[in-house]
Amino acid sequence: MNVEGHVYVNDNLRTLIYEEINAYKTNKSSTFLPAVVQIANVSTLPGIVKASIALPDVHAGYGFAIGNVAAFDMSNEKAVVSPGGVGFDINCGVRLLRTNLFYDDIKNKQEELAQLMFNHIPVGVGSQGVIICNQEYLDDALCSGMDWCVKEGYSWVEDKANCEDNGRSLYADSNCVSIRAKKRGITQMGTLGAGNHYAEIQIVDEIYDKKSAKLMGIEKKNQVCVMIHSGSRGLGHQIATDALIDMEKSMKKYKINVIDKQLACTPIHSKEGQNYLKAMGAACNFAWINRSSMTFLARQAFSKCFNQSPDDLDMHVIYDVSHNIAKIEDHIVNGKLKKLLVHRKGSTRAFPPFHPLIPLDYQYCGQPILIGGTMGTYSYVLTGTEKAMDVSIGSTCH
DNA sequence: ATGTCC
Repeated sequence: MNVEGHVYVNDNLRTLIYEEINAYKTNKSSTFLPAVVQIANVSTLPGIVKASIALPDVHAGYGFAIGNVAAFDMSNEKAVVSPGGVGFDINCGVRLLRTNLFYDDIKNKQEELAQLMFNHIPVGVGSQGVIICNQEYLDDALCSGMDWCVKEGYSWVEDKANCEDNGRSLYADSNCVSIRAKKRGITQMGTLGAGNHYAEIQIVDEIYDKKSAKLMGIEKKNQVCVMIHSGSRGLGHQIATDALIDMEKSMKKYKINVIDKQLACTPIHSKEGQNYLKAMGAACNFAWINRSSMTFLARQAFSKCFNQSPDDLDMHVIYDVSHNIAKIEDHIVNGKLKKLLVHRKGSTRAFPPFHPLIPLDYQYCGQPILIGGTMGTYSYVLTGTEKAMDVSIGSTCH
């Protein structure tokens, strides 16, 4: 190990991760190594600084554990970037919209509202979108992120201000995205996907910080919000797949040995590393466009249900934050300001998600301020695997 | 997570 592994868990979670290790000892045919072993393996990668960090949602994933945060020193020419540290669903993230409605306003219209959401937002594996997009449009979109959405009239200008990186990756270059990835993405703009992805109508259950809540337009309990959890669909998946194949080759070229084949990586400053970051940036832009497109569709659904404009319903974006991304950031490491490539895979992050003066170990912990410990109380859930009318009570965690 | 294998 080049650095320590830091694991943030409570007693219950610690029991779970020990159980995972014991289960692996009796059955080693599992696709993934136990999460704690993955945390340790990541600590052996070239150029890692400070620690391989596991946040409370830690569980086994491809190469890196989900919940793993790992930062690499940009001034170290051997420091690496690894697609496994970002994940297959590049820039998967959550977005919260507010409304000026309260539970009493929707309690007799819940089925109608859920059905309207379901009718507007395509869901499921292989689902295709209604947002008009051709090849030329797609290249522009992949380079421009939410600026493209504003230009096309899908986003409000102010949406960008409440979105991580203003909804636009500086690394994006559509020339680094394969034809195949573009082909998969071109029909999927404004689609939810499957698995743990959802578009959910939520009721504010408790306000923990009145001042912050007021700033975000949340005034009192029972206010109606919409949360959208989705990512870069087939486009991001293909970019990750392409990069893993490319890096398997580049590891021979740069003579990099890794402890686990799933930790395929390449020097950040290599041609292959730069190509991945540019393609990853394009996938990030696609995911922001995707969530923005579904914001557009959710606004339409609400507008139809209540016969008011989305503006009259005050349907602003409160925040949009990624949990599958690698970014170049300035951080203080052992008292010195350093430029780092930070891999974040999984983990709900605090809002605002990043501040250079907050130690690396702490700034990724915590839930969004408004939501507290759970992410939905009386919510209608729309996912690719659930029916439109399923009601989720309690926490919907990702 | 994913046209759940090109």
